[in-house]
Amino acid sequence: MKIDPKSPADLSAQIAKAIRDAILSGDLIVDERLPSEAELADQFDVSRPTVREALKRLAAQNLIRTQRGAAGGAFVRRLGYHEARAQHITTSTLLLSMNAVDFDTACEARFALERACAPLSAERRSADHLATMRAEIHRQSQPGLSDESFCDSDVAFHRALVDGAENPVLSYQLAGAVEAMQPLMNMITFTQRNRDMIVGLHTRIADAIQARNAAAADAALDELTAYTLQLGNDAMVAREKR
Amino acid sequence: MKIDPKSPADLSAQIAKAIRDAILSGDLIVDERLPSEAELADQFDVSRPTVREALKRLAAQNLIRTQRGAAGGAFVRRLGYHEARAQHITTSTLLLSMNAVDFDTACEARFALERACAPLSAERRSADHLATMRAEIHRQSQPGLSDESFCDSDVAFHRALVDGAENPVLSYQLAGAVEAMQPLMNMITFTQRNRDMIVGLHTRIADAIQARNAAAADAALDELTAYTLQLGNDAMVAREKR
DNA sequence: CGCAGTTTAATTGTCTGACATTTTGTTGAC
DNA sequence: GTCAACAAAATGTCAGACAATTAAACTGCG
Repeated sequence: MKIDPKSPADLSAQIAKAIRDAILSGDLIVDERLPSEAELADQFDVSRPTVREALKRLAAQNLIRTQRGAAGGAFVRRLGYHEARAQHITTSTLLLSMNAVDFDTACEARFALERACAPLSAERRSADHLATMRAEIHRQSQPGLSDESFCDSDVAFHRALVDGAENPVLSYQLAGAVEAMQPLMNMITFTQRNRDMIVGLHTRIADAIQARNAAAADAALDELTAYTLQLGNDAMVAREKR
Repeated sequence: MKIDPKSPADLSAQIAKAIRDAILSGDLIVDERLPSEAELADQFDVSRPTVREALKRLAAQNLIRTQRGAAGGAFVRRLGYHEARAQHITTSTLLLSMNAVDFDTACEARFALERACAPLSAERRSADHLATMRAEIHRQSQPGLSDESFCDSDVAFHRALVDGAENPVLSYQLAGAVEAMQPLMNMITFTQRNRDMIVGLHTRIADAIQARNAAAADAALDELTAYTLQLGNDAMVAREKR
């Protein structure tokens, strides 16, 4: 762990970077204990509050966890799929909402990636994944469902489709594209006719996955892509008219 | 912005969460100025260092930026593609390295996603993207190139391929899959024969993209996937023998 | 009245020192 | 030998102060 020169300001950022680099480069192993705040303050020649701010930065990135008490301190944290996924979704959602990404771009990205999963999912899906897909289709068919709940179910359906590929890296990467779309999808008002159409396409996808027919799944996803794009554009037009 | 109960500990985390939620929910707009640290300390009924730790957490997530001086303070930050990309790559790299993801899984995910981009890239690629791809192929062909530089160039080539789809959301999502693979790829020793083979496949991909031939690009990527998987498995076997 | 230079005030960055809280380890009594 | 009380170590929090920086207000001169 190295020092920092008398560069102008933001000592805490420099210290955080030094420690982060040590973790990234493997100098610090998972579950390894960092020196105490007092020791770090001594090493970097700064005060304890400054060290603390640096540690909080790292804690915010899920790189360390802290524990109070005698044998306490800061420990390098194992970044699990769950936390990484949550972080990825948060970042993706913010990115989309803060940059006024148009519906077409986000939609295109989402379905392009999903179609990459479909063949793998058709090959490997378990009965569990299939059951989840069927259950969500059933939920989507229920009358009186709010638009928001319909979107929730839509996301759950597609998550099951992606998870069916049994590749955690793929699930992690896709989470950002699928879940971050939800706020955009929530701007759409789904008529009963829209819902019937989507449920029909979902059923075709589930059937194809069940039959391990990658080509059929791809075709249904292609239609769903086009239909979703159309719905999004209709919503945009209606929005501008208002 | 609401208060926090007398819950036991980690006031700074609670405050950070409160402010983060305010940003996520849209209560705080981009470039809006937060109250000063002293005011926040007053509102939340904590001391200024505690507020500062909370703000550092948010700064680490690129949610705010701080500025010194009279009209200074903390401002809600627009999350740009560049920062989001960097964050995503860091998280993905850590996720792979800390969870001992096997080469096959990561490789499968990467190429599945890349193949999703290829058709779009074939359709939309600019002369610039094509020139970058050709330049990287040329770099990869040079003798005496270190394995590390070869990998660098490989990543640059694939980045150009993905960027060719002209979809920033896609580029962002793919960055995690492509760049995070680099540490794994760096464990492979590339013989001259390996490199010739890869350069050949890259050339086929570039040719297909130039000709706007999606099917040919897909076929070449398919071969590259298989070849990369084989190289990775060979490296694993060699590693275990040692 | 207008503009340039200076002053001033607000705000973050950092330090010092202290106390509270929590957990662990040790020691002493039985 | 076992258990309980105490001491130690570490983080969490607070209070007050000073330094650094920057924008705005003010002042003086033309």
